[in-house]
Amino acid sequence: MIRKFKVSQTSFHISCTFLHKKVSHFVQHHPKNQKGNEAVVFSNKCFYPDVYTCTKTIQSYVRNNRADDALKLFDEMPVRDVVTWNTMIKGCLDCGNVEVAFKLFDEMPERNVVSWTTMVSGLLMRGMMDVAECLFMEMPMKDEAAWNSMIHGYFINGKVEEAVRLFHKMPSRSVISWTSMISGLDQTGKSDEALFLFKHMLLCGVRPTSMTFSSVITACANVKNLHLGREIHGHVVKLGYFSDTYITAPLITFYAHCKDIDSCCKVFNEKAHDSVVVWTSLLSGYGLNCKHEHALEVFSDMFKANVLPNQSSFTSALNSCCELEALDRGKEINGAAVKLGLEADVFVGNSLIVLYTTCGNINDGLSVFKVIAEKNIVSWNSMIVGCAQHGYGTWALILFNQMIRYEVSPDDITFTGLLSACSRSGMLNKGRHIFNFLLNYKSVKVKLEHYACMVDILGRNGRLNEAVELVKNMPMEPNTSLWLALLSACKVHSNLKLAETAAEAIFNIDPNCSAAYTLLSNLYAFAGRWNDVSRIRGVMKNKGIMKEPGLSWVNFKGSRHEFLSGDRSHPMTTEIYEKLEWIREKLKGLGYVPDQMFALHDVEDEQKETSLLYHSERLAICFALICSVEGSTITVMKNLRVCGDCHSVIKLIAKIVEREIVVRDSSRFHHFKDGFCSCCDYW
DNA sequence: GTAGGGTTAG
Repeated sequence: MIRKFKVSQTSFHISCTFLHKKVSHFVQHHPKNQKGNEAVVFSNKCFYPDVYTCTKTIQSYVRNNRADDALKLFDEMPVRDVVTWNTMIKGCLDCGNVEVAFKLFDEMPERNVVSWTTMVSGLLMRGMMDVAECLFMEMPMKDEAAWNSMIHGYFINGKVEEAVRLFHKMPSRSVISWTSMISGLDQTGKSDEALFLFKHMLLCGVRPTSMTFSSVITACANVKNLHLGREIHGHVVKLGYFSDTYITAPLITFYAHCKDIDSCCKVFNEKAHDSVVVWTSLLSGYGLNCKHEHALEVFSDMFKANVLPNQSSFTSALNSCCELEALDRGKEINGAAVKLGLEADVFVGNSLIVLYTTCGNINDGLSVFKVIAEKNIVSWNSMIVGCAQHGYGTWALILFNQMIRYEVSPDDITFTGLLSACSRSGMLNKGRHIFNFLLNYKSVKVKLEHYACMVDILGRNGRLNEAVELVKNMPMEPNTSLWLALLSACKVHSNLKLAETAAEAIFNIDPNCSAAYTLLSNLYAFAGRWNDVSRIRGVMKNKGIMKEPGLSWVNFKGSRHEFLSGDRSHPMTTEIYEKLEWIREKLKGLGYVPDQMFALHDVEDEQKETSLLYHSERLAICFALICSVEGSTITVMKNLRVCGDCHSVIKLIAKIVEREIVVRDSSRFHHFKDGFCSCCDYW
């Protein structure tokens, strides 16, 4: 009887009768190796197949994450050669068992250049630069592969200069050395230099391989070099590399970066693809070009083509949902991720946090955050920024304390999130504490936006003099955003003198800053200085500076329903205005009197809307009340900040209809419930 | 026949 056991690419015909006679415990397991073939485990102490077969089995074990079985077989083998030792060392390094790899490397009777290179590469992959460098220095002989390993390792550890130095120092260079350099430079943000080196390589007469072209096309994408990219495209077609997924995917990405979506489709449609990477290239290509509906169509088509999306596909699709504010579709995709076992994936999770928090659903964002198995800095930052957007300052600080306990190092984005959380929650002392912590935290460089946040915190809390002192003493030049934070604070605390100084500083940087003109005009209006109001409006008119019209919208059943102030264009206008009238009566019953200041004096932040009653957000809320399920939370988006009167009215509406109303304005989220708003009237 | 070096989407 002949049974056929396939090991790696080779087929073995083993006589089972023969083996059964000599081996007491024969086949225990049949681990699948990468090729899907079967390997056989021999653990008998009397007989072992030849060294070659055992070595292949060790390799299969390692590829199936069964390092312990690999080590057991290795220990039991009566005879090993240098290849067996090297295979076992590589297996230990791949599984992260550096200690055992070192032990084997020390114990092995005879080392060759492969043993040394295996150790060096493995250590470099694990970021152990110093040890790898020492071993590389100690190598008794170095061939080209050894030099190439070290160059690649320097790049993956961000040591660009060292990689370049070694490349020039190495005795001879092959196309692999050149390709390592090109991809390494590209991946460390030096795509221009990568392309320069590619041209130099051609001048040196080195023939590129498909791998070289793959990296070169990616570099062309990163620098948006349409001319060179097209030229390379022509070459790869002539050379027959076109069906190579390592060529197709970067080509699609290249055309997407160059905003040539037609060419993306053309490349994609050349043949049927079963590569998830190629599909994801197209999906993200549409996203890059703001064609998010198309992106989501590609995501659906993947399933129809029996190509299962992976974490990258989900990340791109969820990003498109976020851009479309398509919460319902995002939830469906979340469900698909759960079905595919990607629920705890950090990349998918991070995208979901951003989606949920951006669409007003902070609690779902937090649920996703909790499920992520290995949270990274992006997870923590996304959650902290999400809390900041919703004004959940205390939560943001709790998360910060947790991340410190988990020994995750905060970065500049963490501190921007924390400071804006303090600002939006009115937490003056906590904000000061965080800012001082940042000033003394050596690992993060303090940026302009951190100062802008601190100016905002101080300004909102009426500490205008302190804010001015901070601006005077900061180590960099303030920008318009920072001055606008101060100007806004001047408006809240009616400090016209300082406002004029801030506005002047803004106009020196940006003479057409619409927001500054509007804020200043509103300040003059509050002070009753109508001549100055007219003067500012005159300047704006002469300069052709337009105020952005107030626009609110509701996403309902996959469509976006937009409303301008006093809008009557929506098909449900009659019902909306009836609802509005119903609310007006109810408000009257509660004794509500409109604050005419908001209507008469153009005091709304950026925009005067003709009548308080018909402000865009009120129309959007009425539409949402009519269309949504009774009792459910409704979410409304607005491009400008909610005006003070609308803010008071929405609090009452939430109480009247006994529902939570979430409003995302240009500043933050407001959660209205039971007559209160989560911003505590501080926004 | 087995071991070490370069490539794609996010």
